[in-house]
Amino acid sequence: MSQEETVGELGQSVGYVLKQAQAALHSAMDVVLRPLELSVAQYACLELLGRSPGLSNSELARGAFVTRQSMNLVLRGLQDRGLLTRPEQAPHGRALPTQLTSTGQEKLHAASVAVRAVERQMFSPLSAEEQRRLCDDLAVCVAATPAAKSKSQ
Amino acid sequence: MSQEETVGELGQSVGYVLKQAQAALHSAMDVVLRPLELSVAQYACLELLGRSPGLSNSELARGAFVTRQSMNLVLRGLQDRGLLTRPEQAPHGRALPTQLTSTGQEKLHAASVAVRAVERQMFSPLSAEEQRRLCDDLAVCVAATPAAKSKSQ
DNA sequence: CAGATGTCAGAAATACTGATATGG
DNA sequence: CCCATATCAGTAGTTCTGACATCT
Repeated sequence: MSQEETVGELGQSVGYVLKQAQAALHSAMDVVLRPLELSVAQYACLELLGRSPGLSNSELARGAFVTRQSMNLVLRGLQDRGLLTRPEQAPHGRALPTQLTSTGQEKLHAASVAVRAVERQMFSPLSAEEQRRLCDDLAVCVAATPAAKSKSQ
Repeated sequence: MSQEETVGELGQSVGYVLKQAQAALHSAMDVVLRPLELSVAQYACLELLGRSPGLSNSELARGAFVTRQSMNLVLRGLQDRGLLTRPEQAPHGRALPTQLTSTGQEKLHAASVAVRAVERQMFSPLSAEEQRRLCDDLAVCVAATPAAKSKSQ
């Protein structure tokens, strides 16, 4: 029974196939990120900061689907490696806006190229239009899902 | 920034939306499984056994996308609760075929009903045909994903 | 006051790594 | 010999839960 085969009639469950696809993507991302000494969570953090500089710990946690505590550890690790900076004092409220360093931007670029290659291959069976439709379908399903308290509370 | 909103232009990434959808499903499942005192991993184990009785630890681990070690702990917990049984001696090779008890089947039925309700609501924006297409699209993408060594090795 | 945030701590579940032993 | 399986052990990363303080 290989990873791609379905078990029983479970392959007909949308939820199961969804988990299967996410697991496959996560594994493939882990393979290409490992040489860069980045975990998937660390990459997600860099990618979020690259697209939205100045995000706080809590915002990054929600965006990466991890807890505040986990993201806090991720941020410390990346900060110790000189990939990002956080102000000592909160300029507004308690949130500490995070910024990528130039080294962090270079690391993000290398990782982003590798991850995009993985996604391109994974979704290559679908046309651009089909990929767009898949994306839209998933988005409306997310909106229809009974909301649970966010992990990053 | 709520859980449903996208960050930067990340909402246009199929991989990100895929993770978002899987996280939403996992959270919603956790909510309805908690009253039954079942984790998502435990439910996955029961569901797999309900559809394919006699699966071994390694087979269950692959089917639930966890490591053999984690599935081993899940099996012990469910076995201690009397939801399943494993033979003392391997009838063939080293694999220990697992079977649900009648209590386990009842627990599975209750959980399965609850999870199906979650999936029905989550995918309700899509027609039956669109759900089938979504399922097929995801399946072909899984097949196209660069294979990584399975976690359950 | 409520709400969001950052932070800390302990317990639990999970993953990763490596190793050993058994059976086909 | 090769491979899959079950199992054990140690380390690490993650989650969960609860708590407290700060700021709007």
